[in-house]
Amino acid sequence: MTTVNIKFDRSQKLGYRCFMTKPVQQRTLKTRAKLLAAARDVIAEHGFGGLRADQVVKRAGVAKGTFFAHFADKDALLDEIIGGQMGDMFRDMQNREVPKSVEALVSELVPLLRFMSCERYVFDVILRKSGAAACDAIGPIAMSFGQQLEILSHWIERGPWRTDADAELLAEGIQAFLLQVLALHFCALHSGKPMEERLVEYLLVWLKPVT
Amino acid sequence: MTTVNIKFDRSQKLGYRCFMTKPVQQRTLKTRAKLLAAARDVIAEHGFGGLRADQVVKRAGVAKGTFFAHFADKDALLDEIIGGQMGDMFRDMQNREVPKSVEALVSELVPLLRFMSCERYVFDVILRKSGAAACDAIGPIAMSFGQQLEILSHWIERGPWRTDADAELLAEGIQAFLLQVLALHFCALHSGKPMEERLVEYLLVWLKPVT
DNA sequence: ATTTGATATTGACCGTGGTCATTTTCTGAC
DNA sequence: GTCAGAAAATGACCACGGTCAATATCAAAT
Repeated sequence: MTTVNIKFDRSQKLGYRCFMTKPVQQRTLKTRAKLLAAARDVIAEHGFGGLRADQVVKRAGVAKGTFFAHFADKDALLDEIIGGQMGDMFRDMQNREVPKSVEALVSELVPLLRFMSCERYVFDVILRKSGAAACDAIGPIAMSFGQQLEILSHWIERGPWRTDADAELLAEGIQAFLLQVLALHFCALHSGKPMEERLVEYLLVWLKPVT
Repeated sequence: MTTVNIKFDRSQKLGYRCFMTKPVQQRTLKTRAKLLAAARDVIAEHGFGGLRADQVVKRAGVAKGTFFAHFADKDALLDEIIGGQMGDMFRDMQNREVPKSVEALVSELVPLLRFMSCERYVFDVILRKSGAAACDAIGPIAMSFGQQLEILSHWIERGPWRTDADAELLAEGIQAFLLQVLALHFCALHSGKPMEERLVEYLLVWLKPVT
């Protein structure tokens, strides 16, 4: 007789709360908020890579166990925070007008590139969670990548690009090149050329209209 | 007054041993071999993700500290083992004849795809180390990616592909799509379509000759 | 054979992420 | 108010990766 551990991540329960309103004590919301705030403080001081669960709970004034009752693990907390920021960026992108050249497209992506490369550790977390995610439940980062895909597809559909491939496929390609460029950025060998420049090179070839 | 910790990873010293032959005791080589053998055993039993440093040293009959005198950290050991296997595969690839179609190209890459997706954890390590690597010193996995790049460039140069872009750039693109396909493979959302099929789709568009 | 300085090994120890049985707090029914 | 059951919070505890001062071993010089 074996027992199976099923983890209930409260954040998930909250996210997918259905209309049959089960009791969510506002105590829970408060604690959660305290944890997130504390985490943001710690990150501001020590960077994402310097985040320690101990520090967070101390700052939030709760016990260690409480942290892990709210977030499945440290990654889940970071997913929330990083995914949140990326989500904001994509929301901004939606309000921009459709870029008509590769250079314009890339310059729209610059803030994102900056953020994703602000720390090696951040990039690692994103890689782990973005599509490549363990995705037992789809997290904020993966969600935001979905958003991004939609935006890019939308842009592709009404731009001067090649038409011999689905917009969605082309959009997926852009994401692939984005990650590639970031990876090379962190690589000792290739760190000469700036990311934007390299991304432009890839996309010129990828999106070039077939004449 | 601050002190700086400089780590001497013996593997590195051995790898880059210059002609001024400094003393390498064969004791060292033996211990290193024992550790690698033990690690391979443990992996065979528990998988890459189930590898525990304690198990390895116990099996190798050495102390914990010895492990970390030979490998900077657990990742470095995995880098060695995984990178070794990938290097073998690339050596095989070099002896194949140049593929003339996307389907042929992809089918050459199938063993690699299989290996890289054998465990989520393996893929994570590869991502962390491949170009995206912290690369203070370039490790076996990163090296093997360099190898792969050369092979792909070589193939591209003498295949029926588009000629409006450098072979190397196209090769880099193939690597990007390879990782993308693997990432999607591990994603809950997209795990329907097999990797090879999706890779073919990407590469048809990426390599298509511009007419 | 002995000394000496470099190299390799050891294992007690630490930091940190994560667990879980227990306790506290909440809420709704009476 | 109070009681019962559920939800939330607690903190001692564990697992595991990694460190480092101390020790043992080696090899070259005398």
